[in-house]
Amino acid sequence: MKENITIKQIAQESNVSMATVSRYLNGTVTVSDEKRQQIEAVIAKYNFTPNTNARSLSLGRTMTLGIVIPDISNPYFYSLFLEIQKEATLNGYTILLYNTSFQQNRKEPEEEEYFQKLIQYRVDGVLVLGGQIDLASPSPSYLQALNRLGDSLPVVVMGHPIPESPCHFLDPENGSGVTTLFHYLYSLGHRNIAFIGGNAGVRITETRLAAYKKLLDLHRLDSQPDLVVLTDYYSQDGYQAALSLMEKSCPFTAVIAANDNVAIGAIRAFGDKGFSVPYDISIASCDHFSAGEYSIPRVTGIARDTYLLGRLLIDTLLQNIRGTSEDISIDFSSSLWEGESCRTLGK
Amino acid sequence: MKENITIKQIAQESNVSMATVSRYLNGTVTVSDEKRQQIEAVIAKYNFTPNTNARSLSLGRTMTLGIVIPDISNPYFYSLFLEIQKEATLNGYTILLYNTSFQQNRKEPEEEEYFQKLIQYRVDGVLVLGGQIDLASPSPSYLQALNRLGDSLPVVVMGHPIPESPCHFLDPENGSGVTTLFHYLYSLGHRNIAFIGGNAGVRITETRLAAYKKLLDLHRLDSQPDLVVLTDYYSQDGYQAALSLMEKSCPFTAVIAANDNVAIGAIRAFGDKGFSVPYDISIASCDHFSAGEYSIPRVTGIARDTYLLGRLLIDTLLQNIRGTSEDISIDFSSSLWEGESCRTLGK
DNA sequence: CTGAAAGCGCTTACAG
DNA sequence: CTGAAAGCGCTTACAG
Repeated sequence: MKENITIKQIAQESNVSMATVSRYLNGTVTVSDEKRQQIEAVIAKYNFTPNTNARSLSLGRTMTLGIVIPDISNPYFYSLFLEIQKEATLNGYTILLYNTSFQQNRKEPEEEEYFQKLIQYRVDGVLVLGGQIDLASPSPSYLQALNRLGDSLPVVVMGHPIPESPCHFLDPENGSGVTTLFHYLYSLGHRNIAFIGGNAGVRITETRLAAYKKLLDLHRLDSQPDLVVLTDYYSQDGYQAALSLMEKSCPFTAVIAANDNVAIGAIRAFGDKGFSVPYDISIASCDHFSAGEYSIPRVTGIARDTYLLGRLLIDTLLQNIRGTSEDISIDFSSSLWEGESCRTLGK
Repeated sequence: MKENITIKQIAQESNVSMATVSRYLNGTVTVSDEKRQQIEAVIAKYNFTPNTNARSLSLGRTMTLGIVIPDISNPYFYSLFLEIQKEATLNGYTILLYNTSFQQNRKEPEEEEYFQKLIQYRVDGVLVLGGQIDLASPSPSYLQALNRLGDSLPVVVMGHPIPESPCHFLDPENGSGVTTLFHYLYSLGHRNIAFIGGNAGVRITETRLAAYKKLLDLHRLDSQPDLVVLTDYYSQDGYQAALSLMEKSCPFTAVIAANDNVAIGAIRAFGDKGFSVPYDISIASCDHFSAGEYSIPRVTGIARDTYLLGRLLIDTLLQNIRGTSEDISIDFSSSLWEGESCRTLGK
């Protein structure tokens, strides 16, 4: 392991001052040809790489961005992440990533610890993509930690705004997905519609559930508690939820799933019990992923433009860092992606 | 945005020296009760958070680890990542993540730039998970950059060893997967077996292809160039590859796919053309993901223990950092996960 | 147990 | 265009 050379040694060996080497490296001021060549020679000789740490210390910025994300393995989050990382890199930033594996039912002080770490690392800005902020009621200690973070750094949070917080909020939550799906299934003749996936206590789940119940009400349909099974967001959860629906003896012909993973798991479970989608049961998803385009059947669901959302998030953060923040809120119109998982009832 | 207080100001306001504050913070030496209380009060008052940057500079280590990864959205890589991040966090490290979106056919100096950045950031160690190292012949400039990285920092590379490199290598490559799958399909009576997915020029693809051809040879079967379609690793690639197989008029009854995503895409394409898996065509995957457990049909494939591999990678890196490196190579035995995508021919 | 001081490796007014 | 020097915010021998 070769020791790293410092600017000081470069300066000595090329007979110039540290200041000149620094200026050469940063290109802030023109350096005379003669000195430049000497410096370049010595840098090449030792393969010198300046220490960003020291630079950050004297400059007061680190050119790093912190991202706190619940689950990088979730398609929704990694598509956001990929776009964010791309833009960040283009702007010269490096990303400190904290994957919190946040789960509703597990007590994790992790997020709060990570917020603290990000302050310690003096990142230039932070993006909080979901996590405890998604709960209907985040804990006081979490809110305090988040506010403290926002007090110290530019912070953009993807989630429901907290009043009086120093953070900036972008809320992509879209309860209307359920409305679209419900209308769609209703128009196909379905009247017994189940709802699966999504954790209780999570804001978006509560919003969707409220929409679901309201729609039942408006259509003068009975609300059947047995047709609602809340779980997590993965295929295995959809699988379990579907099994659970079948165990209860409440009839249904259609299912609204929290996302494509849940839908795919449910389809698999129905299949295992001898029911076919869409012939026996129709299913639609609140959150369309690319996985749903290759499944059998393809899953009909609400498609959101995650890339644009990711770009909006990082742009907003960069603007905050530069102090040119403008609070724009644009509408992320979602659209229905029609697969093959729904059919007209009785046809 | 509140300005960050420094140790110096804490020291002044609590009537002790900076040294004492520092010692209190690090718990290196016991500080008298009296002074401790004063310090604690002032720290609480200002919500002081020490600057890791300055700390790193004087300590000579940053408690950060760099990870260079081709595609975090790939299940193989994110399961590695999740395990690595978990262990890293437990050991107090924060991760700088560079997702290179590495693609074989796109010229990207990105990886080399990232190596350079990691040196600049003086991370304590680097994990390189695939990328250009996976090519059958990585470019000279890449190898030079990688060696330079290894010269400056402890580096663990997941990939085929480069002779005389200062980096440490862990090679999980397992060409035997193809052998297992081939034997399996052969034993079910299949004789016309296609091979799809995986980029040409990528080492593991070449290895698998070589194994595939050797097995054809050993079984005295004709090698049909039309039955080999190399593409990328995603569902859309499997879809295209399957379409391409069907267009050619070379008969086949079974397909070996590079991974579950490719297999799922292929199953979808066969379905779209009226062929059913496994009734008309059997398909098996070299790399089993959890997605293959919920697809219709479930995909039979080679399961690898990604979590253990991730743990081995991070453990090896941490040992290198601590200077207690021992070059263990353990065998990652893989096993056949039996889904429903293969059946006995003609039965 | 505690303080004064030097040092980590850069940057940047200030003066020439 | 260039240099000497102070400063960024911490840590840690050294001396008490």
